[in-house]
Amino acid sequence: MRLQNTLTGSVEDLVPVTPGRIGLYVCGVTPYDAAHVGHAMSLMVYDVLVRYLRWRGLQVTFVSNYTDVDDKLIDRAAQQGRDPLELANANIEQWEREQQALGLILPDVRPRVTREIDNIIGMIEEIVANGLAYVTPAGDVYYRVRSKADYGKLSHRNIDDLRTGTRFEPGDAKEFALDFALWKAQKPGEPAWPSPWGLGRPGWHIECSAMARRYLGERFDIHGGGVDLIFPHHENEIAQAEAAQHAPGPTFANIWMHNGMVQRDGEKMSKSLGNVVNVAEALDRWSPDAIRMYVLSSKYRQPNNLTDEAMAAAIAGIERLTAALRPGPGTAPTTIDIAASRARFIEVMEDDLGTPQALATLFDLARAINRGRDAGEEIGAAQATLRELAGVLGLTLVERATDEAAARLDPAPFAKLASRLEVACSGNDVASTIDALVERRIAARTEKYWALADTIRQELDALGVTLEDSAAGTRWSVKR
RNA sequence: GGCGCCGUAGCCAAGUGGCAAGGCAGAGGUCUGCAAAACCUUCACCGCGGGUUCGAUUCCCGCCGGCGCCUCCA
Repeated sequence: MRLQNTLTGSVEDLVPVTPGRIGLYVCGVTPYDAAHVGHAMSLMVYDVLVRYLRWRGLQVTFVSNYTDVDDKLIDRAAQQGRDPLELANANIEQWEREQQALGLILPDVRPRVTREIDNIIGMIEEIVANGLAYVTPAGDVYYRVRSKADYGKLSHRNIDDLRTGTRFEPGDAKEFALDFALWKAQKPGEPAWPSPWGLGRPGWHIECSAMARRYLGERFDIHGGGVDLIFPHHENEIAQAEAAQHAPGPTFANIWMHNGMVQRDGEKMSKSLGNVVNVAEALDRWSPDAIRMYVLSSKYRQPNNLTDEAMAAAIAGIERLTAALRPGPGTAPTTIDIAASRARFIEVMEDDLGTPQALATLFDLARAINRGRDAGEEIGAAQATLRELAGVLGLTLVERATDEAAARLDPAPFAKLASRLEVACSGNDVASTIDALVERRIAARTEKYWALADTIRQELDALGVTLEDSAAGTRWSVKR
């Protein structure tokens, strides 16, 4: 497989450090608030990567952290009069429930800063011992950015090009404005842990370096995250990891993978802009498959503009793929080239996770299946392949449960319709009411009483229920 | 100001130095008692201006427009 490496700027072969195994580290969230669609998209990209690699037979260790001690978290907790760690726990629990609802694979290891303090302190000590960090009288520890000439190699910038004068406030204790905290001395009221430098807590970037090294080793395969993390977060992670390095040679992640941002109305979705869509809201409006279809329909590195139109297209696309899995009675030998679909799917996925093209192969296969069904061919094997490949992308392609969808409709108009047509109504059970109406219509059709049959169809359609007649009977579904 | 990304049909979105995937929407047709679904057909010369080339949407330069990072951020 080839992946674009931010570090080198080129697409490179993924050559496992340990044959047959892949270590993947992805920066997780700072749980000071509910997760939003951007977080979901990010994790979904790596979820697909993991699914694909495992499908190809590699043993993947997927690590993603929670930064559960941080300035923002402390501020937010203070505003709400809560304990910061309790706030973090609550948000993590919610986010993990949402990850499962979204069909995301939970990372194998989900370390938290607050449970890794010793590990982090150990790494800071190594950096200090190597002379690449310094301790201030107040008990802060700073990484000395100027101590390594190649600082900036990931984000491809020079220290001197950064707008340090206008944007950074050089602290009194810092030697240089860009130096960043490895350890922050405790301020009143803040959570703190004992360390060789006194009470305090880890700085923002060190946790990822320490946890990645602990769970994946000093050198591992892939480090992922949003493009907004390239600088300074990932740049600093590299600096720290190399500053604490034991063995000579290349260190830390071989490939740096970065996903684009989800945008809303053409702008980055972020809390400061007030344009976020929370995961909870998204799940309320759209199915996990539709959200995934939307995310995977563009290249992972590109920004993805979340619009109602885009989601409508994603929903329709999912329905198309799902419908292709409906059984066909045919028995004639099929001409569908399953092997070609599979090969094409692998080819595009191997090429830097080409999910848009992978989806195209799924749609092509779906068309072939539908054509085969119409031609009376045996399509079971092709459908199994479609299901399998969709599964590699994390798509479930399950028919929406009609009862569940119906339960979200207002029962009143259905009861009214049933009463008008003198059909027994089951009170608030919309699904049963629809079933009864459909039964009445089937009877009407049998009698060739088309006027009533059409009335029932049209009235239900107006209420958001679509009927489909076929040899197998009448199926109904709730429009989205 | 520095670094980087993007500009492809009504919308979303891939892609390649040699007649531009896929999805949604639209149009016509087949099927259907009528529909729906499905199938068939149809729908772009790739922001603008130069250059390189036998040939550029694809490479180079400039311009215009949009976005991201440089501060917390998936």
